[in-house]
Amino acid sequence: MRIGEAASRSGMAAKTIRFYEEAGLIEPAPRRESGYREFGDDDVRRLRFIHRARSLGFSLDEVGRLLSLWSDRERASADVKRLALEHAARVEAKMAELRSMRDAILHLAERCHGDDRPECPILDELAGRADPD
Amino acid sequence: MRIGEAASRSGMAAKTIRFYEEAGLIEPAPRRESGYREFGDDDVRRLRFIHRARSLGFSLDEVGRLLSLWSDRERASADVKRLALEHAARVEAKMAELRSMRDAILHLAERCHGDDRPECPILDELAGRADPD
DNA sequence: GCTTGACTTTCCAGCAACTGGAAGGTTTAG
DNA sequence: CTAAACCTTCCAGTTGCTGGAAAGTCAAGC
Repeated sequence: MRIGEAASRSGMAAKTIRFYEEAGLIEPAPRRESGYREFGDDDVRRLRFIHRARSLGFSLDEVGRLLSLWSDRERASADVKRLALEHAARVEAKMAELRSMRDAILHLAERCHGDDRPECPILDELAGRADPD
Repeated sequence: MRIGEAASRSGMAAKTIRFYEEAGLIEPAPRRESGYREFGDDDVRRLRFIHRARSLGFSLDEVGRLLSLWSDRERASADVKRLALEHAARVEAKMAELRSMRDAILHLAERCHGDDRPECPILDELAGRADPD
């Protein structure tokens, strides 16, 4: 099949597939005489794997390592699990960061009247006013 | 003062200040004869404002709008509040996305033995195995 | 046989928000 | 007077794509 079908079957854009090829995440697809890339079912399976891993937030680098592990029959599941747990920890850390941002913003917004007057604790706080809550 | 001091006083790197100038977020600083940028206390205040806004996750674009509002004595606090709440909502949405990623990853990892054997539900799932949990 | 349209190719640019490094000019302390 | 510590500009790289331009390919319809 051509790239368009591989794209729609795997759930990613044709451009993305080319990008992954260029990035070295997947092997360069063989070409027809016309220069068109030719994909098979195994390629689609790999692409779907990548798509799922990406949707879980794994970086391209990590996806590459997951692909290696996937095709390595000698792999230890511990290696996969470690990769997954490390990633989960990073996701968790990012969540905590966002949570504290959100809390700070909402705390500021709560105290802002939000009317047509200019007084605004949000700006005051950003401006560094020492504010005894 | 020169850029290094402005940087350390505002908490950002000198490179970042130059970048903000280039990006149009701040006015180009006046130059000495030597070509060195000259900063004053007001500049540092603005930089600190930017630094705090960035640490709350506002985009450079939003920071620009916050700076405008800050220097606009006619502003309505409602405009500031709306900006803040919209940003908080986006942060919240991102958090939800990360949460579902984390949950999915941990769910997979839980069922992986994580020993030296190759069997791994994480890879199986990424590979698209229909898994009746 | 020819056109039209849907596909494909490559290449280049750009997004966000910096960060690093090279090659050079300036100032200041000792 | 020199060496260190500044500063300058410019260019490249990061992450993960996405958009567009210009051109080639292919199948169907008339």
